[in-house]
Amino acid sequence: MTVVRVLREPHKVAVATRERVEKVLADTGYTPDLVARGLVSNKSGLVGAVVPLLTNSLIAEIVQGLSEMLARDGIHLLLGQSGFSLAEEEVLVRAFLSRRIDAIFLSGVSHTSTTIRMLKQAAIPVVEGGNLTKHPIDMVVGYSNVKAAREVTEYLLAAGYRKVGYIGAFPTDNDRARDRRHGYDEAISAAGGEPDPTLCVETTLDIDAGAVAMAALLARHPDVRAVFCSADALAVGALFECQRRKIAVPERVALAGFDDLAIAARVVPSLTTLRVPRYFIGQQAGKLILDRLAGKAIRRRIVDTGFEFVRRDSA
Amino acid sequence: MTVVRVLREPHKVAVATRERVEKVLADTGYTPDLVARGLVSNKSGLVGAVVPLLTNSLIAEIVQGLSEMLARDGIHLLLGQSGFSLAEEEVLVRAFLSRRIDAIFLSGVSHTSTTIRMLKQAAIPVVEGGNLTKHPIDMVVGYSNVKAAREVTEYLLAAGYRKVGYIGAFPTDNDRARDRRHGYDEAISAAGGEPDPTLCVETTLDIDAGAVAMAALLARHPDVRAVFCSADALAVGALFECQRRKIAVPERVALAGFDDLAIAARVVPSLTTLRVPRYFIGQQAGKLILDRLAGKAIRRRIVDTGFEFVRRDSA
DNA sequence: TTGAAAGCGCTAACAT
DNA sequence: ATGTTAGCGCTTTCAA
Repeated sequence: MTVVRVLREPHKVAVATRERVEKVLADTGYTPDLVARGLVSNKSGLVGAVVPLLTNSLIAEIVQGLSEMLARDGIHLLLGQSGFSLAEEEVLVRAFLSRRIDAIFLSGVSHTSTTIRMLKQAAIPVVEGGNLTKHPIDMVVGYSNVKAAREVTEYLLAAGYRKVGYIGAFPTDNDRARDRRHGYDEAISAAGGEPDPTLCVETTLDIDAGAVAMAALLARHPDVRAVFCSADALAVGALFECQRRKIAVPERVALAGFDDLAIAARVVPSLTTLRVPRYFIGQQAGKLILDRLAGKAIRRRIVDTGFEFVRRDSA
Repeated sequence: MTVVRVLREPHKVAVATRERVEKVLADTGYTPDLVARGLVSNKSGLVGAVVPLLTNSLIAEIVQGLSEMLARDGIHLLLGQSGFSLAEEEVLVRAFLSRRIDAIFLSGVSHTSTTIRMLKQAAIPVVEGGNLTKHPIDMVVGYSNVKAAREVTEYLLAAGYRKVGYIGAFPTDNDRARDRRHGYDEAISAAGGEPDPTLCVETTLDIDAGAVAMAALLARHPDVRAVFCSADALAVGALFECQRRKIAVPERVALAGFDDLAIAARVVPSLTTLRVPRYFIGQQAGKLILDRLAGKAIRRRIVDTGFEFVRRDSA
């Protein structure tokens, strides 16, 4: 107990005793054991984060914001990658709960029923991020992917492009991709059109896939006038494919992206896209978690960060 | 103990008892407490990783490889961002040791003496990654940044470009950036030249900074014939700056990058650069850690993954 | 000002 | 086949 006091309430220990203890601590290189402390306090000081893939700068920025915010209170991040699989997410959530995490961040708003049940039973703060839902497990920070995609598509239609195609990520186990596709379909329908599946290509999420998808789309519909790409990586790939084929952008085909990655403003022509407050989402998620762990009341459990349409040269 | 047996050695428990226990476990939603288990076994099943910044696709890929490899053995990743500060790295290492991590991955090979002392005393497997050193704390997986940068610069010199400039990241607390600069200087000297500091610009690590640096370099040396950018992000920024100024690449100024990011092959002209096995470094680091934790003997504590010069159109 | 006792959830070793 | 005991390193409470 004297050692504990030296570490936590040094003023309550006689100076001579304190110095003796401090010397021993320094000599032995003592480090307090947070595992044991956690066993007693029933708090681990750990927050879990389950994300699809770290090598997606969108996700990396969210994790960065989250990690930096949590670091302020000495809380550390347990990171798991689900690889866009809800089953894998469930495995990670179960394991993290066994590690007695104090709170958890999940990417997206669709999860297995078991994941949801486990988290509700654990009764820890849960923040879902990157999308919105009316019925979060606990809290959610994000923006409406449906509305955002709809806004981009509506812009393309309003700009007079008749035949507007779609290139997006596979929607399986990925609610953001699914919702963006819905937003596109909604905009087409609202304009009195009929969503045409052959105008839509769904693929993996990288530059090359965007190029291949663009080639496929052009093969099927040589007269396509504009393409909404539901991720900048895909849009950049599509743009490069057009450049290789000497297809003028936006004169012959207009392109719009989604995410506003750093590269979007830099390609030529610069990419019309949708800006998402990635870092801010991570920060806010971290703040909600910290507030909740500090016992503060949370006013809003659903935080809509909004988004911003960015008109540039490609459309 | 009966409950423990049901969970770990079910065959040793009578069927009736087992079923009764299993029912209660299911009803109560029992989850084993890995914290308490860790206290007994003196193993946390946690590996720490301290990296400068997650929003650097190089680092994100290393972490991805590491995390995926560790996941195979049910080991989880504790992630900390040092923001290119060795002091912050030290803080994180101390905190992670308090959490009784079983092993640790550090980005780079330069660390504070306290960091090194703490890790040696902790006597856990330590893998440094992304660079090489003759004297790792324990193990190291990477490639020689000096040699790699030297090779790129030598290529530029051999291609006949006389005045070769340099744009790189700030070398403070960043041994990779420092070594790349050394490699550049070495190549210049070896060719009988005198490294000229005014031909070198050191800056932050993003596309915009690359553009600004290129502008500064052109202002100082309008006749610069080639520029080695020690990161693709900087090279891409420099390239865009040239495009804005209608400076032909590589005819008027040749550019070479470093990292071979996805974008490097895609810009026009495609970027001559140096490919680094990022994902592989993470994987190998994870493998070394797993082998070591499994008590296997490690043959080589210094793993040189090598690198690959990629000649494209920009130089 | 200092110390002793009990207990967090688990596991290894030893009964019954 | 099932149960008991002790102890991992810490903190809370109570005692000296």
